[in-house]
Amino acid sequence: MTDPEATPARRRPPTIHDVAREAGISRGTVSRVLQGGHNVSPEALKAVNAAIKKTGYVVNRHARSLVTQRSDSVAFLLTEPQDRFFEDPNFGHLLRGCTAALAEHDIPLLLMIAGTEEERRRIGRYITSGHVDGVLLVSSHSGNPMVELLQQAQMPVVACGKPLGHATATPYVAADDREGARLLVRHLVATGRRRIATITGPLDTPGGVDRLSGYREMLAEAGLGYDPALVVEGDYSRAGGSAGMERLLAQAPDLDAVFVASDLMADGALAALDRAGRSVPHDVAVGGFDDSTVAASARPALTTVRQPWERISGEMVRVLLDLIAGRPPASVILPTELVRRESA
Amino acid sequence: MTDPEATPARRRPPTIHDVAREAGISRGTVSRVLQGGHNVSPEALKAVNAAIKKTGYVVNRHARSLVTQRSDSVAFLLTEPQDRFFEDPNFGHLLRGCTAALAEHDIPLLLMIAGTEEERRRIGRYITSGHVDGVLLVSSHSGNPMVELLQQAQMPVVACGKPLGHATATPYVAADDREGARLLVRHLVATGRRRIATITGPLDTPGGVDRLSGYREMLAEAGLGYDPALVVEGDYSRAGGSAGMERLLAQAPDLDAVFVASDLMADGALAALDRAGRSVPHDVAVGGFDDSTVAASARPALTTVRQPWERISGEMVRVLLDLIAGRPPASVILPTELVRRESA
DNA sequence: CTGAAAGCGCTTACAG
DNA sequence: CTGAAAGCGCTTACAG
Repeated sequence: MTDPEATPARRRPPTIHDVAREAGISRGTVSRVLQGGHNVSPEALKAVNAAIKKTGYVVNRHARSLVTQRSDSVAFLLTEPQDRFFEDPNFGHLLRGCTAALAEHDIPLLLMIAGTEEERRRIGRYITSGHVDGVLLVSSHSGNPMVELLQQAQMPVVACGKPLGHATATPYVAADDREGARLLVRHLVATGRRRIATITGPLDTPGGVDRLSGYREMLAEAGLGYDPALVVEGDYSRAGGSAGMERLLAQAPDLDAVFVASDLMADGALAALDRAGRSVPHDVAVGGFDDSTVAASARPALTTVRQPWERISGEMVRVLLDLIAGRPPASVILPTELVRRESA
Repeated sequence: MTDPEATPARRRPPTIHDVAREAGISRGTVSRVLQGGHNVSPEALKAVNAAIKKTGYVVNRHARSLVTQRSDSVAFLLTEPQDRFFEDPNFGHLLRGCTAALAEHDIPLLLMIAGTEEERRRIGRYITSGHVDGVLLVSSHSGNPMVELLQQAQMPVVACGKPLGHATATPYVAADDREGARLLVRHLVATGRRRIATITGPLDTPGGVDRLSGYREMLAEAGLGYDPALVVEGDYSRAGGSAGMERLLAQAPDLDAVFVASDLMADGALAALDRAGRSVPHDVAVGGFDDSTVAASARPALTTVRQPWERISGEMVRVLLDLIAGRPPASVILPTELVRRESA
């Protein structure tokens, strides 16, 4: 692709050889210093460090990877329907968190978005042929074809959220969805609500399933019966939240609260409630999930359940690096927290 | 980092050598096929392609990069204040578009987020030492320290939006902000509005500056005077839109329209208008900018100016690849389009 | 603790 | 059109 004639002459960066010469020492020893300085005399170490600084040396990762057979890079693989990615601030948090956590280990993040079949194929080939050491998988929907592929290739993988419907377990990191839902619904009950509805997430995602169980459990514990008319399935989008709320209002006009499985949907529900002339929280209390940026800016501001995105992304990276290093897999569940604002 | 004892034995992928043996031909010829098949006999080409398929060969990019001195990868560098990144769907579109456009060239995208000084330093070192061939820069605020660094290192760079305040020009791709603003304001004028306010973007961003000029120009052309009380500066956030609208309402209670420089801010403005008891579009018409996902879901749905994100990202990639290939730089301005919905 | 040397998997003049 | 060979910049046993 490069046309050597036209390319501006960028000077070649210094190599380990330049450093060795500068330090008056062999290249092997320079490399040893780079690897952590074991088995290197203090004087040699000093000389090398000085030479590195003087020459401005930075390791050539391609050369290193070629011999170590490691890429020292990680893929962030997104297989969600793309529109959610644009709308949902959670993805931004996750991406930001993972990038930052990886940066601390000097590991670049390769972003891969598998929307089409063609993309899936290409990405599969790329990942399984050793170009990355592991993958951070963001795809909560069950039946994802990539998961199997990655497993077969024995790729280190950690998922965000428990992957559903896969026999062999992929390690994952997730907030405690069920407990979070219980927290929110308990709050609704405690503030006197009795006809508590819910707009769930998609029921082929763990957030959809587990938040619904938390809701049902807490209702049962509170001695409130389970009424199917109070439950509709959403899709995590704002529009889906609006539509879900309208359906609920039609099915169960006497509802006095809704637990909505995401803030974005809750924001949509707020709009629907507003159009229906129901005041929040007076007529109906609304609870969300995520504590994303929309929660604070919604009118009224949303009472919600906080997902600890920073910790989630940090743990994802930690678990993945462990896996890459050959340590045994682990999944981690992080606690959530009720955030009280105005809507409930 | 890797502990060889514990790592599951992943089989080494086939190399060019395996392909050569399988095809009964030298490694040099295999490589030539990989480079496009020039100077290769039809039979050799066939044999190699068959051998590649049979062995499942995929090129080792590290080895290739080591000799070509190209990384065949590109950085997507974000230097915006991070909160905007989470909230603003535009970033998602841009990221998605760039990833897809690069994927067609088999070029992975490295995501880098320069929030802190420390991150900037690390990223600067990483980028300028040849680990990427070029950078897609997303940072509209002026006075960005990374820009200079990249220029000094002679890194191919293309910015999203015209970089402000840099002597030497960085090629960029942007929507026609001024014309877009004119389109929207003309529409407001045409529908009979006379006291047209604006909430601008930050005035150290091109979108802030240029959309404001478009607004002023069109007002002048319509013979409506310029009234400073009708102008407030925003920050592209939803909360900023709300606050801006409140200020406007206080400064100029008789306003009958607002042109808001982003959909997200417009959504915030809508909320403020609602709280103030002004109906939209009856009492005040509201126009946004972006045509992002919030525009369609806002209540009422926003009349806005469409930014062609798909084209923007496609052009950014095209221009960057041209630059990398040593072709001369170019900046491109893409037309915008008025999208009429309910708010104006 | 250190140096010399092999080798990671490719590309690319260079001969032929 | 093709093969043999050098070399990209590193790491890592292997001797010493």
